[in-house]
Amino acid sequence: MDKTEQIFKGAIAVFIKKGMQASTQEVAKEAGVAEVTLYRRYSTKENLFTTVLKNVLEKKFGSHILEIAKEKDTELFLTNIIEDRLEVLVKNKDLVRMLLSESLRGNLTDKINLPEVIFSSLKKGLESHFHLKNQQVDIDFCARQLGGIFLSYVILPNDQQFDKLTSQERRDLAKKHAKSVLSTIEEI
Amino acid sequence: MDKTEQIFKGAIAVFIKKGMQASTQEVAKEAGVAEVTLYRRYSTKENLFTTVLKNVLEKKFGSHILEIAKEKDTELFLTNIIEDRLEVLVKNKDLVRMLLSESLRGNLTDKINLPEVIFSSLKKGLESHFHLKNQQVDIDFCARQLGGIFLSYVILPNDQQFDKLTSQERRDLAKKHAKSVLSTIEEI
DNA sequence: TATGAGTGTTAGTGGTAACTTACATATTAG
DNA sequence: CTAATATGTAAGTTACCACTAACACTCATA
Repeated sequence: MDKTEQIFKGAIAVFIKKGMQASTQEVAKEAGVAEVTLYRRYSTKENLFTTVLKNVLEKKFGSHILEIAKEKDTELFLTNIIEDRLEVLVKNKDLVRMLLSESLRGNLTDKINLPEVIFSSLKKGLESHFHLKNQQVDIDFCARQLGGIFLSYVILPNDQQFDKLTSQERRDLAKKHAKSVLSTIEEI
Repeated sequence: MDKTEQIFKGAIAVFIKKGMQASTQEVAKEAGVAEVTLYRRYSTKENLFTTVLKNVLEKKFGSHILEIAKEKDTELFLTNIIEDRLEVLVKNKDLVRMLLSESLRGNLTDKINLPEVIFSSLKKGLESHFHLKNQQVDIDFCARQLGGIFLSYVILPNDQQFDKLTSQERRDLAKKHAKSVLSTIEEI
């Protein structure tokens, strides 16, 4: 019965399907709320969009990367992070794709700009990990590699669905990717 | 003075900026042509869009990947392909980003769907290369890695501009990525 | 010269969408 | 019970846009 929750749920559902192109009418209908209520609360569609999305991002994509970064074994650390993020991203694939699409179009604030968010969070994690190990590494290159892996599973055609792998298979996959990333690091 | 060329150039310019959301009015203005001319020639905006984009894709992204695939040394082959495609993609970054955005929204035909096009073309190249070498490799995994690299340079924030690297630096970068991909292959 | 194809101009149609206004109703707090 | 606050309904405003119709103009070719 909480209107706010109703609105958020309806808005997310509609926005995932249509992005910012969705009309406030559709959102109102899906949320079971009068259109004018949306405007009274959020003033503009854009504000509704960013408000809702900021909220969702924190809930669904909040990461404990700095915890994971404490793992001393780099291969293990990479495997964990890949496994963790890949799962979240693929589980929310439609949402992620919508955010990427809007981001590429350039009408997203920094707070909900997924490439921005992912990349900077990865960099922080990597910095933390290698700082602890007192190891000098090209953080940008490394973060880019990881980001590329994630993007590839969200954007490229995907026949052998990641969703349908057993958790062991996922772990193996993550490990394989981790080794690939690792191979560009060890030379120090 | 060729109207067709005028229209194509104007349309591309506008579509790159705004995607399919661009209005036919804008296109007409940019092309220096009456709006109705667009409709007389292409019937619908969608048809104009796909016609123009199909044309551009062939011109700018046409690849000789099967030639490159003849290189026997896998590391060299990978380096060449990465260098080659990365250059094309980054040079046409705005176009690529627009196409990715539209593709993620799901309103693109197969012919101009960039992830589709890139992925299948990569797979063909890899298949050809490893077939020649009589080597069995997980093509999908490998193509995904390559695709991820490309996507990362187009989508992730990019401070140390790829554009501004010397050709030697680019080659080194491509080589580094190639080695990373290679490291997941050699185990056979 | 006449014909036809391609183009421009102008106006218009029908639809949609963001956002507003005015008023009525419901809900809640003091 | 009352007053403030949140909500719904319905109608409207303004702007944009895909697409069409009507008519006049240019120009090449037969």
